[in-house]
Amino acid sequence: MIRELDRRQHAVRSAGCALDALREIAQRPPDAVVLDLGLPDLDGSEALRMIRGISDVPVIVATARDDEAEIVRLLEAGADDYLVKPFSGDHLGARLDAVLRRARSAPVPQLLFVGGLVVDVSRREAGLDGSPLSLTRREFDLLAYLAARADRVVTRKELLSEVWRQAYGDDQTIDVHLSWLRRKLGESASSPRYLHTVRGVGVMLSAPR
Amino acid sequence: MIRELDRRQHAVRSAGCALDALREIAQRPPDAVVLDLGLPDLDGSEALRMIRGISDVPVIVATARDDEAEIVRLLEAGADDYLVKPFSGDHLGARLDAVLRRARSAPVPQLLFVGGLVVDVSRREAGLDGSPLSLTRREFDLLAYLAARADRVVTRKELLSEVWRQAYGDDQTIDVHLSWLRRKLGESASSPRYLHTVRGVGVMLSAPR
DNA sequence: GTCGAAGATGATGAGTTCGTCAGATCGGCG
DNA sequence: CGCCGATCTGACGAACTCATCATCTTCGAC
Repeated sequence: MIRELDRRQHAVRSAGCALDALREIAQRPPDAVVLDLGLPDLDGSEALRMIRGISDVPVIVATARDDEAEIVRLLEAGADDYLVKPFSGDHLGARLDAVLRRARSAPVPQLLFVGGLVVDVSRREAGLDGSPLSLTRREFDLLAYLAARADRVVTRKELLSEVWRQAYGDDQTIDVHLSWLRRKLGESASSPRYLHTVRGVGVMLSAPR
Repeated sequence: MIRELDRRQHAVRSAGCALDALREIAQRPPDAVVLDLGLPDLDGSEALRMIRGISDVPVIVATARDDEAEIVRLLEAGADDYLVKPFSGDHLGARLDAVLRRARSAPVPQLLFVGGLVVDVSRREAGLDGSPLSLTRREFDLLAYLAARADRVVTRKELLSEVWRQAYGDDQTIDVHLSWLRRKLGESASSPRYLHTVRGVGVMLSAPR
């Protein structure tokens, strides 16, 4: 088993009991942990919880079959994957590679700030002055596009092509959605705070002064 | 004007005509371009089009007032911002800063690949074997979540909390959406290609072999 | 094979979303 | 001041989305 991992260029350390492992993880964080259930001193979920308490390191749990409930419990407690014993080193290696690949490509949260506005592009959530905004798909897309170009005038044609993704189309539609967005931002065209009309050119999102 | 930019730590180069500028942009790409309309040799949109032909450099257009139509045309031709003459160095500096800030934080397209599946997280578009999939919000979120964890079993509880964002809730709901997703992926539970049921544990998205 | 639990899927109806229309307003110009 | 085009916004109906219900199928233990 360990030989297979060596072959895959992994340096391997092992610990005989959970407490040794925890100390090791805390002091010299590994890239991943393979947690064999049935340790002498702690039960699996206990050990996992303690690992999660000190580290976000990927954990693969090795378990005996007929343990469905236990597997589910561990996955929900934060395990990254599991293997049913007995398993081959090949198998373990493949799972490790997958887990490490995922760990490396951790999602980068993309946040946009404009004054008191926060737009979380990845979660598709937006907030104003700390309280969440309930936006429809179009409204969110519109706001996100404008927020990404804060302080820059955006034309209706540009919105139509970039947000609506269509070359043809009616500017009126945009006007309506702008109006709806304004309402949710707690403002109106006559007294704008964020969403400013630039007559003859387009609209611009900018922080209130 | 140039003094103001110096003060802001910008190195400034200038060119008297469009062709000089183009040569300069091609040979030593600047961080941003300020394009003054009314050049001796080319009209503004012509010059902008040529710049865009060789570079994605941010361009700020300097224009005379009463030029609404021209401004719109230039923005749509790819200008990043505009300034109406006469303008202060302060103004120009602020716009430059904004444009450069945007250029630095260019959106990173986040694509997930699983076999013939492509999930574009930022655009919320997905495709299978080259043709686009028409997914609802939930379906997309579900697929994106699974694709980000390809080859790993995901429990219903995890989906409920991470995709549906609720702690309570009915597993049945997930089953229904999984079924809908399968249909759009052109498969069924009895002959899965991507979306595999792991009885008693959850589901797993993985490339067909 | 039988049985119970887990999972799959068709149907349904409430709620949401969105493009269009129509009338009201606004801004600039003479 | 009066006009005109640009913009705003309320109303509406068609289409879409989704949780729930009901029924059927599959799986695995015995």
